[in-house]
Amino acid sequence: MDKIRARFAPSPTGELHIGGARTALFNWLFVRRYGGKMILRIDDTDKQRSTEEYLDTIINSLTWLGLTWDEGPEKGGDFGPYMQSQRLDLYNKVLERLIADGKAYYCFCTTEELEQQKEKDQREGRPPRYTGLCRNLSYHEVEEKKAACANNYVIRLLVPEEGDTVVEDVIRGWVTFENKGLGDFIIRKSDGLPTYNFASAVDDNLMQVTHVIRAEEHLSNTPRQQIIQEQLGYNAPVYAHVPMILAPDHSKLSKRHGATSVQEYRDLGILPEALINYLALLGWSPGEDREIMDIEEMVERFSLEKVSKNPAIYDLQKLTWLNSHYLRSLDLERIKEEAIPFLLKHGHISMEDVSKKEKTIGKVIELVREKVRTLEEIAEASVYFFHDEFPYEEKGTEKHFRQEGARNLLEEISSCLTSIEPFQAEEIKEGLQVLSKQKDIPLKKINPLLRFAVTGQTMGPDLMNTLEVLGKEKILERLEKAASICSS
RNA sequence: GGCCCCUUCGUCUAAUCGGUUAGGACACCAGCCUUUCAAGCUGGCAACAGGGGUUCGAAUCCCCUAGGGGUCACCA
Repeated sequence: MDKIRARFAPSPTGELHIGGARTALFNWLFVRRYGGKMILRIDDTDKQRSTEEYLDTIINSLTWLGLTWDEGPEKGGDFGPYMQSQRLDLYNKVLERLIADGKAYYCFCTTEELEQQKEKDQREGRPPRYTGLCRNLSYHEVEEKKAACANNYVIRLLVPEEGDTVVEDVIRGWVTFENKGLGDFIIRKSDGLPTYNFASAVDDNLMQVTHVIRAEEHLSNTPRQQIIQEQLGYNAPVYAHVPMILAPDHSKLSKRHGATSVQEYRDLGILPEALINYLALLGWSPGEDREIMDIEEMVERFSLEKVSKNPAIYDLQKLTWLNSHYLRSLDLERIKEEAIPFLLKHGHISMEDVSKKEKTIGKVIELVREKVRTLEEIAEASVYFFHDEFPYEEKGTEKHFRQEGARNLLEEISSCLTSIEPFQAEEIKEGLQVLSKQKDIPLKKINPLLRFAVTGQTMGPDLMNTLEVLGKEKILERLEKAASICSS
């Protein structure tokens, strides 16, 4: 087989959606697996909705996920430019050829006329389809109308009414479409830009794309693209239409279902490793019951044939579970780097603290990451490490502070801790054990109270280490404060 | 509505050519461990959409029905 070339072709009309991210992932894995080239092409033929900001966020998201490309805008390559809006000359040349060959024609029908025709078709039980009103205009008629309509015309492809178009899809096999169901569709819009089907078909050929891996919503459009390629004498690429990602209610994923873009998951404190791993599992099975994989293992195992055919419903809980796994198992340095922005955002630390309190920050993250599932939760769960003012949980207050003898015990603990030196986990543990024995109070009673008094929470990371990180001074202050609450 | 795709636990999925107690993971439940549990360990619950065929034998092959999704744009 020739050198494999696959492309990811987002349109910059929104942020990178998780469905798009998975499509990009599958393209990337495929290319890496078989040693091909990855192309990033920007399908920005929708002049109204495309923006540079969206382009930036898409590129940001891809980069954050680690999905790199060999050719693309900025980066360049032998088949550029990689923005469709910069390829208009190319499309126009192809268009001219099609018209000269009588394979495409100008159409001057107005929206109203088309609307009427459509209604009539529906009334009379015909499928609404363009029937070729402008198909047989003479050269003079075309010139006349062109002059009269101020360039407000489109170009349509003359679609054969007989025969079938067969699409080769790696995931679905051979899919047959009847040509008569297609109609003469538009390939250039009145603003002079090509339509998606046309630009896509032309570019896939010009960029020598061998495999088109994209979402299933494009399957029904594929025969159109293939007919364009046929009319142009191109060979069609191999297709792979990956199943859609649906919301829990089986509908198309939308804003009302919560986070749908990569950027939103990032803001929620999801790690790229977790998102990649989760997305890989959605619609693809690596075999041998593998679940947690790094990207290299995915590359080794990936194949389009093992991509499933049915749509997948995304499940936030599994993503979160994977995230908690990576939170715990990745290098602390890595997690630190990712968590610090969240600590800053929550006002736990300042910019100067990042280097000034680096060691403490590292220790806090190391402790807290064992207990939480997202970077956001690291920040939420570490309030008491960074602030002396923190709320006491309701149920804990009830359970610990309203307890008979609570104040007394807190004072005992306080004096016990005062003498511990050095103030480190091991020593603290021993000290508390001694206290437990002397007073004949089980640690099961001492420790939870102590935790609650100094953190305001009934649960949290390892207590001894928490105490060590907090430091004696703070703890003694907090114990005193807690004791005063008990007495009131 | 026409056309196209799809259908295994609640969810993601596995089950080489038809023969499995239909496997794993998340979630859920229970037990254990522990200074806490939101961690860890162990165990449990839970599925072949329905109906016809073909076959000694069907989740697997064929047909029909139902359900879901996509597409039929001067959006991609």
